Amino acid sequence: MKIATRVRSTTRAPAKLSVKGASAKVPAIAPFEQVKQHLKRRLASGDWTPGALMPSEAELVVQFGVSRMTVNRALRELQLEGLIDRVQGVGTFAAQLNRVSSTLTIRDIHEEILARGHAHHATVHLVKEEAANAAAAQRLGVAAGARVFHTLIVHHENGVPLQCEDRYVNPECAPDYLSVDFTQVTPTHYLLDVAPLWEAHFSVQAGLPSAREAKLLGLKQTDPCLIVSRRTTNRDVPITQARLTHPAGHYQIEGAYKP
Amino acid sequence: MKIATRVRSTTRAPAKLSVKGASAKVPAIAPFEQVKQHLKRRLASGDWTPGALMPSEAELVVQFGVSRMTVNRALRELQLEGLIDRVQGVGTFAAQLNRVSSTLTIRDIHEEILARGHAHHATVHLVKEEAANAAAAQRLGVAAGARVFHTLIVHHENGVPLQCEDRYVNPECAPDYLSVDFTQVTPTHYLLDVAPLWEAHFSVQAGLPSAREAKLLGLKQTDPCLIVSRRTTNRDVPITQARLTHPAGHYQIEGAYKP
DNA sequence: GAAATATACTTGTCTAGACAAGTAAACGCA
DNA sequence: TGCGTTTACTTGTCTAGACAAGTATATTTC
Repeated sequence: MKIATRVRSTTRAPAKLSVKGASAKVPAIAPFEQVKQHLKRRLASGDWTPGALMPSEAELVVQFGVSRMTVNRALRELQLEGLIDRVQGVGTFAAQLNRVSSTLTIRDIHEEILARGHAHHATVHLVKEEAANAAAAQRLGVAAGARVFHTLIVHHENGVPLQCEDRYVNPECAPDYLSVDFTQVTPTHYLLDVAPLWEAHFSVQAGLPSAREAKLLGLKQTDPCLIVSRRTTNRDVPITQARLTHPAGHYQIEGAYKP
Repeated sequence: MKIATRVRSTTRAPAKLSVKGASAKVPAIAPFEQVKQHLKRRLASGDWTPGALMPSEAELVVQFGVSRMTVNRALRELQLEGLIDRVQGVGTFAAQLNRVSSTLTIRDIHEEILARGHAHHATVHLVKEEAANAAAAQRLGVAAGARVFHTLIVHHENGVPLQCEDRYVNPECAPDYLSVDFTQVTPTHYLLDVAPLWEAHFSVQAGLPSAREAKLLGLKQTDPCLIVSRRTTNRDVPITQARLTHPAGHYQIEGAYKP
């Protein structure tokens, strides 16, 4: 019976609609969270300048009347967030906040446009198998001249060209790639279904579009673009490499850092 | 004696030179780390498709012969990394890996150039107090027409212009800002010392330089640039707002995602 | 005085058990 | 049939104690 119970759902994710704050119930934040928030507050108000020695676990145990494991969890999480440095045998120190780091999320363009409440449609301009040139072969980790898949798709937001997606795919990872209808499903979405994504490298730069990109995006070749290069791999096996070209002004990457 | 001992160093960070891997000593990775790595491996090889039900804590306790707290820590950290979803009362599920998220770190330009082994120098083109125009006032959260500090500095890497930094500063947070020698210390570095940074918002886009920026960077006004806008605040008090303009090809933002 | 040792602290980790709270299926009853 | 209740499972959290290992200071020994 136990096994049967746990087999019930093996494919779908759970609903995420659980409303946290109950109506008339006090939230009663957890002790480890109280310790965290207290230390965060004092860090934000500059009570400890960067590098300063902070209270030890034992001191916090006394101060808050909780067990050491509870204090330890609070400190460990603050360390993960980069707010403090800890050294075994020495102590806990306020971190140098000399780097502004932020979690940057690159989303599937289809979902991104829909999340803005806009309409997305894609036009397919190239779907073929071809011999990889030297540069593409190196980025995909295959021999020069090996057969690779190549697609060129333009994504529109409310009818306006937003992104030109020039993509090479390793046939080993997605043998049926060329038979997908890319007006219905984005390459990113399809590849995530087929190959478990594991690592991604990206670089963002400004530049000018190629002649073909300019034509597809309705730009002059002198109009600046934001160009994102992305390479994804799974355990050192390259899956795909893409050059995503966006007209300036129509696309920007945003982020925030908040501890 | 105890107090005296802990007072010994209140300003400097600890040395970070501790060499981890001892010579003839087996590393002996911690049990919670073993559980984490095992689950990561199986996730990477697709043993659980996104949304699939994963083993419960109790099952992992039996499988690894460790206590539940140890398993719990491993799962909690995987959840923080976004690799799994957990629902109280239901179970643990493989996460939808449909977003490639990466920690983007914005560093002080001085340190960034030095880290590349290159020489940095800055030329100062504007250091003044002025009445904020409407746009700047709004971004700095002060009344339109209020006095704000304004600097315009160009940063060079090995003598080549790399970044034009057009910055407004809230005088409340850094009253002595105008008297700093910005050929010696970057505004970012100075502001981090003066005001504890707490939140930062940024946006990255491609665009064309203004006439003045083009002149300072040695560009034509038609040359594309990568433009970073950054606003930092501490507990909703705006500290500074900067527009950082980089010539295309000389600057790019890079990142990687790896669980 | 210099080198080896003892000591007092620190963080890092694990354990065995406990209780709370959320979920879903099985059960019992009208 | 339909609606509560029970039961079995899940994750979330805390405790009190334990040992290991790293570091700095004080002490002893040569």
